[in-house]
Amino acid sequence: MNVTVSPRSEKPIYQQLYEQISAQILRGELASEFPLPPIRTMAKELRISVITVKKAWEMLEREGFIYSIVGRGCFVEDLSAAARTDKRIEKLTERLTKDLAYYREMGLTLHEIIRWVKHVYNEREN
Amino acid sequence: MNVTVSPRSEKPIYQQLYEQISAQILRGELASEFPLPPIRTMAKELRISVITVKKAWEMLEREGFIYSIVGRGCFVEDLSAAARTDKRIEKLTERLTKDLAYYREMGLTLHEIIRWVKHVYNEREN
Amino acid sequence: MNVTVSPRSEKPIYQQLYEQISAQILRGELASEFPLPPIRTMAKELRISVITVKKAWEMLEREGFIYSIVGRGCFVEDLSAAARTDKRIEKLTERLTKDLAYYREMGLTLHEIIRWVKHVYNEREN
Amino acid sequence: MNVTVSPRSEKPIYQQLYEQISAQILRGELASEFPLPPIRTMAKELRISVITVKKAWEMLEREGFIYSIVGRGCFVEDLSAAARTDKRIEKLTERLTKDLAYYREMGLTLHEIIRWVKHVYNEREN
DNA sequence: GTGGTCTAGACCACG
DNA sequence: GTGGTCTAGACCACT
Repeated sequence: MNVTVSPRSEKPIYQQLYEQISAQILRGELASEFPLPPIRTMAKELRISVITVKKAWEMLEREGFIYSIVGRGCFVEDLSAAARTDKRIEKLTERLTKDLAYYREMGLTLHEIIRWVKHVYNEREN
Repeated sequence: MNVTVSPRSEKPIYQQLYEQISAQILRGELASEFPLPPIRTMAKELRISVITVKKAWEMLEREGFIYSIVGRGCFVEDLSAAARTDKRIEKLTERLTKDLAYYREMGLTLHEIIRWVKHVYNEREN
Repeated sequence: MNVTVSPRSEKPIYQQLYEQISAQILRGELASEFPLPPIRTMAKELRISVITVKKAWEMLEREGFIYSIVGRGCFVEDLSAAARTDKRIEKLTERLTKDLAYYREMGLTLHEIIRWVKHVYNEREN
Repeated sequence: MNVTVSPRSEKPIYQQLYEQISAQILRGELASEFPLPPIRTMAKELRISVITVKKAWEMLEREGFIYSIVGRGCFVEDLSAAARTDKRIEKLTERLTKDLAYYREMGLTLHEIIRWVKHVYNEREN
């Protein structure tokens, strides 16, 4: 459960949690049935409110990433590889559509976009 | 002055205004010294509050896109082509850095990112 | 948080707030992470509008003096001594450049300016 | 009548005019009885409104720098050297008092202020 | 007419 | 409780 949150970010804390954990599940790093830490434990570790953790867990459950059993805790949903891929595609397409709209608003052609992606990608590498 | 805003968007209205107008200036569609519509006129046309427009205008002025003269109005700043390019690069790099971080969090390699960009780009075309 | 504002001053109220608080931070009187009073509390104390306080807080945030966390409050930015000095130098130079231009327009030489500074400075002392 | 105005300045245009002309009179560059240009001429030359020029002229008359004769125009007041000095001292003291208050708010001592004045003064020289 | 400032008060998301 | 957004409407200085 390698997660980190920054209270100073513009993103709400619960969303930071949601994004990181859902990404880990989609990448297959968190296996099926893996038990998430209790919300109180998680809250203490990250020094945030229990309510905030609960909000993230609820979001994960609503989106089908985890399921909860009263009195037992929360566990990673049993997703088939196909289901994981579907979810990933859905999220990627949604995000990419917005991003491309922005790049085009900045007057970039497809060719230029790709050139920029390569450029910034390699910059980060260093 | 082709701008549209949606109050239902997740983005604040003033930011929608800021982004559209700054993009038009960066693309060179709004020439130097071009007079922006008075904030009251703009507000009426878009059916939003004067203050919301003013906030967008203030952002544009702060970022060096326009300048205002009390009693006269607001005008597009006299940007050299080089300055425009600099601003564009700055904004693009900032945005791309965030976007690439997300794609990598989703487990994509550079090669896959480019494939996706091409794919979604062409989807939109149709 | 020793601040006072005068609605009768020629300076906007929000700017009076900005100048006083930023000066206190630059002098090191307000330590890092110090929590500023909530804008509503501040507004009540100074008997001004919440929005006016907010405008000052926004300026402070934009200039890197404070940061805000929704639901938590606003806090003094963690500035190194070097950063504080840099900001001070920048502000001082900017102001002094204007002031000296005025004195020269009044026909003063460097020597005379210094004599005047000493004179008026000591006057105030008494 | 060497005057220049900038509509983009934060200072009102009429005040820019007032400050430049009053300074020239105080420095003795504009002799007594010197006829100021007609407001319409001045307005055309500077490409500003007649009303704005009139406002500046009124301010100069109110402060005793010029006098006007209907049908003839405006002329520089007959100021003795002593009177000129008095006015200069008054303006300088008023301005310096504000400036010093600012420098002290920034935490400067008299010694430091003088050092800064010398430093910035010489910077401008180059 | 223009933009600049300030007001009172509403609703929202976040924690 | 916090800050963030948006509203309607007032008054001012400048041109």
